[in-house]
Amino acid sequence: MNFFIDVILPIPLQKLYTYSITKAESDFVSVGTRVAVPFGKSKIYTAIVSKIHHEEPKVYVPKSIHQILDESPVITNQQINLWNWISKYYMCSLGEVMRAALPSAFLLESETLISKIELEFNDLDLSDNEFLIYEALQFRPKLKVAEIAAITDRKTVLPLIKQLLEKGIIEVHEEIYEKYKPKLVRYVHLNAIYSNDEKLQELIEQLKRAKKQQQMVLSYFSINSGKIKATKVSDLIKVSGGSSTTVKALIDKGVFLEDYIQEDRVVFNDDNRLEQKSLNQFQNKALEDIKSAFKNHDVALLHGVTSSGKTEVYAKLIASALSKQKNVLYLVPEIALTTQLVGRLQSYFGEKVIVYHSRYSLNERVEAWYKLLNNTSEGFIVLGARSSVLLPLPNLDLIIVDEEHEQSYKQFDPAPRYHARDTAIVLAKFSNAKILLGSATPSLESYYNASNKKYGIVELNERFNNLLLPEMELVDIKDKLKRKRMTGHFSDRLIEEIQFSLEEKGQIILFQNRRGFAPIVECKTCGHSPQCPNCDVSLTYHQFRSELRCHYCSHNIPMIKNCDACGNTSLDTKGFGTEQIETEVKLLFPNYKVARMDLDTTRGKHGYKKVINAFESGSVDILVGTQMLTKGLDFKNVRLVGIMNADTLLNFPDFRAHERSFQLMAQVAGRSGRQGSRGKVLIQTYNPYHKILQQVASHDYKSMYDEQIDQRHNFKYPPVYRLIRITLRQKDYNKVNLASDWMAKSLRQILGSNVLGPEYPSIARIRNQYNKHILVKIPGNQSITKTKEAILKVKNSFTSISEFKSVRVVLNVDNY
DNA sequence: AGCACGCCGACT
DNA sequence: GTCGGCGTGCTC
Repeated sequence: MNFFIDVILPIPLQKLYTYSITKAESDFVSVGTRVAVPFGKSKIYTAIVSKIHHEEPKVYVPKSIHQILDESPVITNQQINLWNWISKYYMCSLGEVMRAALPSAFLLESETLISKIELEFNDLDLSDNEFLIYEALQFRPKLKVAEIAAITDRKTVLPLIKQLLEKGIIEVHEEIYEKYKPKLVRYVHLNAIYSNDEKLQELIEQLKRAKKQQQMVLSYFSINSGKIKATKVSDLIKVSGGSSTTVKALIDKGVFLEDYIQEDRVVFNDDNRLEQKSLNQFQNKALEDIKSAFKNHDVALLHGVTSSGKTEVYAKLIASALSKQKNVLYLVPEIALTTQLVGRLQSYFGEKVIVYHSRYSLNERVEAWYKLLNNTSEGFIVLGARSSVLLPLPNLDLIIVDEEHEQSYKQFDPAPRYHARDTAIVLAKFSNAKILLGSATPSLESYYNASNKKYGIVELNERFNNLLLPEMELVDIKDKLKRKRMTGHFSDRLIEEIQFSLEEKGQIILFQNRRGFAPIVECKTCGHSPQCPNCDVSLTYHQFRSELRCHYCSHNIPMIKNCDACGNTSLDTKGFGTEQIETEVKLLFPNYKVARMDLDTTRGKHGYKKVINAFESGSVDILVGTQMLTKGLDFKNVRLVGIMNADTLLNFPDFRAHERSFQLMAQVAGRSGRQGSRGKVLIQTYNPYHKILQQVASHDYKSMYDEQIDQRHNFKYPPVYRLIRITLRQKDYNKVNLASDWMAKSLRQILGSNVLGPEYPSIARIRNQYNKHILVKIPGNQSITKTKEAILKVKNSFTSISEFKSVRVVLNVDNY
């Protein structure tokens, strides 16, 4: 009988591919193991086995696999189920999900290597480029394709290689690299013949003329308190004061025996375990409410005001899951910003905490993966951002989605465009686990589901330690401008409050949302501002490198001295970002330490930590920052929060702008306040009577919710309606128009008036590609699956029109 | 996603 | 003529 496997390849292909395997191989593969398979003319890819069967394909002869990469599956069945769900729901290929899910060290790819064949031939038969390659091979036996391109200074080298291959001068083969390398640490242990005291004395006597070596043997015993144990070479060197030569000498003499032991890169030091804090009466009530909500619902929403101590409630739930030896998944919006949380959880749960990071190295991620895959008997708590829902999580008991309203849970750019919160809900269902969504400012969709009794809901309205909600003040900057009471972007009220807080030794946070409002250079004479040549945006000014930069394509030029259009030197920067606020504060308060926290200042693995630590330790008085500040940070001594300009948030062109503004402002406001004194929040705005600002100022989530939900009903937006956004992209302006009109028309024939557009997005051209959006709204009573099927059908007939073949179609389900 | 193949314009 | 630029189609 013949054996075949269907595999998932990590590339956007619409279906599975079938390979043949031998009987012997069939004993080793199972669903979820990785296999290396040849694909196309020369590539070898890592694929995941998704089905093993005997049905021989009729229309083609399947290739055989290259090799089996795992002894046992690295993907659980449950993961494959979840991948299938993601691929169906978010309308993307399984390969795209696979790519997002697997640590890249799992995805090995082949590289073509060229080597020469030894034989006599006439040099004259070679062209110049061919001779160059031949010559290079005299010195180096193996060359990569890219190296050949460099040697010959040509872009396309494959035809050249083909010619040489035909002439029989070279041969090629594919090399696969295993990217994951276990960390091996060098250990030594004492040869067992010295285990009796007599022999040992003899040895030490023997070594009396080699003082370093003698000392090392003695140190070996002091480290291991007299026992023979594997000991780290690095420790031995440190304690004995010897060197690696000493170790080598001892190994050569047969005194020490060498071992390499695999070690986890991420090691937790178990020294400062803390007892969990006990809960106050409100937290206890919330905990009980959550437990009873879980009796009737799989999903519960914890709506707890900022600083109400939600984390401590989570910790109790986690502890109870761990006591059952089950796993917990704890999702956070941005892991790099939650060092505080990591620390707290580790102090409670020690080495049971697994942190999964996009900033972790490839190897660290593989280690976390294996740890979860292999340990089914003890419970772990996995703390991670979006992509950690894709980890192997056997025996899952509980999922916590912290700050569930955060938009960073939704992946936008490469497919799969999944929402981690929603995916987690499905994962919980697949695993029979419970899931708790937590937020001080829940997303409308979650609160809506809770109001409709789809989710259980638990309210926690008291701040911890009876901390009062901060006092809110709206400052009318239109009025201040008129009365000339503004200094730069600072109103007199804000300056007063900053001054006051500084005198009281309190810290200050200044919030400026830079999104869509970066500093733009404008000529005062003619009004011209430099544009990006590839995108429809103005270039933004970056003071720290004195250059103009495009945020979409990274195009950059040095800062100009004269206006491009009129040559005048009267250039001015318009709009303001964190950088400018920082400069202004420094001028206003020269005697205080100011720091800035945004994408520019927090690059690198420990970028955030530095800024956060500096602020926490009190060495920074004023922190200027963007949205990053709102994400789960917990500072003890913030007295004042200033929101520099609320209007840029409110006027953002998006149906969720108001909801988001409320969430953002309520969250930053929540950073203010410390034990014993009430915090203060100052919001500068041109429009202090705006409903949202009033609701923020009165901490009134409920009325914001009611009003926004009303609008969503009226304007047919989520959560009342569902959305799917279709983006068409092409470099030819006319073609995009034609194509999008065709598509919108076809969609309307099936879905009627719930198809909106096509419309240009606010930035129509990015990287020289024109974009157009079509929005499909799905009413509550319409089948989502059927709608998606219809869209796919239209998309298929679209792609079969030769004129439209080159138009890229991007589907984004729940594009909010 | 790669990569080949084929067609076309721009140069030594 | 050759090189490099795309557009198109295929990969078990």
